Amino acid sequence: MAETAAGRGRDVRRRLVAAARELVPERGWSAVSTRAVAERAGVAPGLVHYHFASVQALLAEAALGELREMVTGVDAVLQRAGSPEELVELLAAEVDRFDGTDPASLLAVETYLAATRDPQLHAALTEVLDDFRRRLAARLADLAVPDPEATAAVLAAVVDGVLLHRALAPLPGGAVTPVVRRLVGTGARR
Amino acid sequence: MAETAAGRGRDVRRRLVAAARELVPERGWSAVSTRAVAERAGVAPGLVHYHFASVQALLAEAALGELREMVTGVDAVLQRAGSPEELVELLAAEVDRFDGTDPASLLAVETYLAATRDPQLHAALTEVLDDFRRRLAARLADLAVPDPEATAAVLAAVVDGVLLHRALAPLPGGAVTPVVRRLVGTGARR
DNA sequence: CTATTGTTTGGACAATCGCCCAAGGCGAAT
DNA sequence: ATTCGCCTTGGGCGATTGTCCAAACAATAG
Repeated sequence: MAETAAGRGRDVRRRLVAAARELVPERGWSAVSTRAVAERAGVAPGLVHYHFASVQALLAEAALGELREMVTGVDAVLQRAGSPEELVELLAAEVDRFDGTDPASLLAVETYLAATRDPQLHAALTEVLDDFRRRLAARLADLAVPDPEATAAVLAAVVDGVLLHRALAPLPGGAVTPVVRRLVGTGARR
Repeated sequence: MAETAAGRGRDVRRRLVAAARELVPERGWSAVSTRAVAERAGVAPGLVHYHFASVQALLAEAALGELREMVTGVDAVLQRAGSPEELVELLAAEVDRFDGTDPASLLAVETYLAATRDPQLHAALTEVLDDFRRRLAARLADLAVPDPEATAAVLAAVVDGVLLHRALAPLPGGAVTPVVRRLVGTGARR
């Protein structure tokens, strides 16, 4: 094991990021403290400000990293769609992996809110969302869905909206898919 | 007027609620402090815990009150719809009154998140959302939209999702309405 | 005028916060 | 063997937190 000092340092840094990803959903962005992250990561409190400029910087790095991973993950799955209907199916299946109260969903929403109070985070998060919209629009265009950009933007909003609402009251079982399928319907009447 | 002690007490209570409604969007739910609310309301710090059992209780009362008002307000507007298309038009116009970074939108999302950490708040907020879904489903049923309950649930999710995303990146101008209109299309192919 | 009731004040309390830093540990290079 | 550089420790700093409370206050009732 490369027991070099720099190597151990990288490991501690990773553990701090992982701890932050757990604690933001649990306690809320602004309630995550230096000492709590350190304890969760199993390291001394002082290490947080050695590896990161501030708690805010740690949370931002942790959250943006996870969200970027989610975007590329979902996009990879959607590549398999051969028709608009199948795309909705695949997207619904992805969304079904979360119930709105899971750490990933909560982390996303917490980051949205934190971004309204932090211009730097806002800019970075906007880029992630734009990336997701672009990828989704590309899939829709491949499948000849009309108005791919606008449909992608609304579809992305539906994903987060559904997660947000499902955390409060479960959506009628399997109700989302058929409704959303109308949204990408190629034969939409105007 | 009516300079009775109880009257002044009610007034202070109202001012505290109003202050809380301003501060939650500004600072985030868990970052609203006893002293900050008191200062914004122009009263002494001790008054918060005289009129409310805890800061949490004050925030919950303030948030739930505003959200309930929003639901009845939107529902009243939607009563005027004479067709599914017009309903989407009216709903879009309502949503356009907010841009996702306004106090009302942020208060809603903040409350969603706070509810995941407070069972009492969760139950109360679930009731508000259920009420909104029921009212919306009733409007849809009036207008002969197929599958009113499921469509209402998705439509409600779209509203919050659009607000959430618009706070980050503006949705292509007027892009939402035509896409969502497909969602309530009466002639949807299955 | 006195008693009662409800409201208000401003500070005390212990706990926690973000951030900082002097001091020590330890492998790598010389 | 000594120096160097990075990582780590644990506690100190002033500021802020939620909650509580003894005392002052005002207005009504007897």
